[in-house]
Amino acid sequence: MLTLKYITENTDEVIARLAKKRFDGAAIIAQVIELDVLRKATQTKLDNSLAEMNNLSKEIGLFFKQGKQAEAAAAKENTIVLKDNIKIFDDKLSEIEQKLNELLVLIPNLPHASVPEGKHAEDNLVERSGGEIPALFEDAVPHWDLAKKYDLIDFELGVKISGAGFPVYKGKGARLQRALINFFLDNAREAGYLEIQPPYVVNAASGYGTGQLPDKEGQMYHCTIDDLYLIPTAEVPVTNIYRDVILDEKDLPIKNTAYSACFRREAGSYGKDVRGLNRLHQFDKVEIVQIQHPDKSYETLDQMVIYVQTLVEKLELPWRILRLCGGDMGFTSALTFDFEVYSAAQERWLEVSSVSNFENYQANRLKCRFKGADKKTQLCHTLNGSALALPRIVAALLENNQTPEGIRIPKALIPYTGFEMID
RNA sequence: GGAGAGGUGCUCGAGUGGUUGAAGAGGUACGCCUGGAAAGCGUAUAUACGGUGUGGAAUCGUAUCGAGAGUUCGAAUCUCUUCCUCUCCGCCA
Repeated sequence: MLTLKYITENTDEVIARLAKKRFDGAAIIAQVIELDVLRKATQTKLDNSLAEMNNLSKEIGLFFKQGKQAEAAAAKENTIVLKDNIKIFDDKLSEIEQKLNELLVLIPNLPHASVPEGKHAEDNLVERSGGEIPALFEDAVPHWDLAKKYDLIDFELGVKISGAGFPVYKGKGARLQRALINFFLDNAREAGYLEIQPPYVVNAASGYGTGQLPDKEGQMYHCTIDDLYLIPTAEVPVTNIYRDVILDEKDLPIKNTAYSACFRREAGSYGKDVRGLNRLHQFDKVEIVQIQHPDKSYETLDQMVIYVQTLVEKLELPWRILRLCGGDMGFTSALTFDFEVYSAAQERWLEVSSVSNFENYQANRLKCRFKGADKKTQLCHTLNGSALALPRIVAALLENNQTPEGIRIPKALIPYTGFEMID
């Protein structure tokens, strides 16, 4: 969430910038500021009462020590009213703080100055692109047909076992998955990321820390018996490693990578673009996460984008990078670049990665701070990106590399798959 | 799942109702000492919010001894709830 301090000190600027995200913040921010004034006044009253109480208690203790029972009893009388006041102020303060928090959580992150204006995905800017869109032979088919033809992925079997959106990978299909995961993890390690194996279920505090809760409550699978959530991305457990942590400035940037299965309910997105691997309830992804000094986070964002670019290039896929517009960006992000690869048989671009700088928005919730040489603690900046999400990469790989003789595996991947063709 | 023990600051570790934000030790930082280093000596070493205030100096107040609630004039210390850790038993990959 945004820091209270920033909102109160830059009110007009905040409202203006939120407009780019198509968020009308005027009313809610007015409420926040009003509550903040009330909060300060209430805390001052509470603190004064508590201080008085502490003094009285010390006095009473002294009276008892000196055997002055009468004086002690008299002083006790004075605490009665004070005690009532403390209770009133304390309750009021808690109530104000809770309300304030409820409001702050509703305000999205501020978009970076470079975020383009716009409402929809069509307004995103193509930053740059590369690779070649292949010319397919006449009988080329989409990946779901290829998956069937070569017995790589069984969607119907997944329906039987679990439901729609839970495919079963088989044979070279399964091996291709494993190869991609290892390929991505090895590349990340070589780029300086520490490999992490996180839990796949998290508690509510973690969901809250990275912003999935309460905003996207319905998008996560929830195990109600234990009140745990299946992770929608490794970002959640990995970033929460640094919840309530004060890092040493020397340790920045923190670079972590993790493979995980990802679980998403995708409520409300049935019907469109869900064919084959395009949208699943369970999928595999390798994530990269960085925690960085505020002065360096945009430099880091660029490096992460370039890193992801090297991956799609090694996989010989036609790619493009989009700078997301204000209306299409995520709630918690300040600047996001999406990666898309072209899926030649479907003849459409598929999103395979999203790389974002959250600035201190997540860190403020997480209480992830660092302390530098000046002994001051301040919030870190957090960044993350997919590197990469598997299903759509697989879709594009299958479709783009199909030949009448079989499906060609890109050179960089062959050491990982152990085979050159799917036939 | 059954029985017991415990959760204190960066770490270890005292502390069972009254200046305890918290002894002591270690670690770390700075200073002194030294040709340099070690040892030794000295000093410092949490976070959040609020008040006064300046160049984001400083200073005062409040809270925090796993978390939440309670008893009391007063709780790290007593009671309850809850989470977690450890030991033993059972069960299982």
